[in-house]
Amino acid sequence: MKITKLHEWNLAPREAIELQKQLAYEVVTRDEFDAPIKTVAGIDLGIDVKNDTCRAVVVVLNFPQLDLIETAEAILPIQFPYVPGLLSFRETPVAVVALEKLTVTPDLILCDGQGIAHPRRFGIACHIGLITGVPSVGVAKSLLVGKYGSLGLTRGSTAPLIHQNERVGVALRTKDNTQPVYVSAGHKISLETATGYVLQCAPKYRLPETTRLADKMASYRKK
DNA sequence: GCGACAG
DNA sequence: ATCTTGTCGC
Repeated sequence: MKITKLHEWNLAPREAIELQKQLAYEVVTRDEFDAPIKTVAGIDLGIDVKNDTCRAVVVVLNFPQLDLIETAEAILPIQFPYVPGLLSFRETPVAVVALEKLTVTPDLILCDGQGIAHPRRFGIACHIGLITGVPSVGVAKSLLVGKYGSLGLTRGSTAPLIHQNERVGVALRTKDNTQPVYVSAGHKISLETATGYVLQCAPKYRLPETTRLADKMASYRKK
């Protein structure tokens, strides 16, 4: 797929913060796409400390069947430190390379990280949504900011995620008795709509379980 | 000033 | 992100 280069990535942390503040104004937190959604992409980001590299794995599924129709991967040297709140400057470049390899342009992108549930309301899902122009959703395995109250134990249970008196996302249980994921709007989509898609895609796109499985396989392989 | 802190 | 023991559930 084609991706627009909005700016350089080799910024100093301080400059990156200012850029986020500006770009945050461009984020659209309401549904702004042509229904129906026919394809959904999921991006998993991570780093390999041993090789000093960032990695992005992208899967594209048709919707709502959730059959796998395409995958792409990219690996790049790490060129930005991990700073809470500036994750997108570390991980987005490799995500861009992987996304550009896709022959199809997905209708929705589920990102590994926060959307507007971010100190400056501009997490990596917002960034990816902005540069791709594709509706995006932040699906994080842990919290960056915000708090939430009691959450039911069954699949589909949600609790509002509040930060500075604003509802910035939801804690969502995608499977009975497992850790929830944290959903927040990325770009061109509302929280309600985003939550619905994440829940529907969860059988195939299940970050907590996927991550744990990958960790187990990695440690098991070492022994 | 102290603690918290996506991946 | 990664490391790590015992424990629970299918």
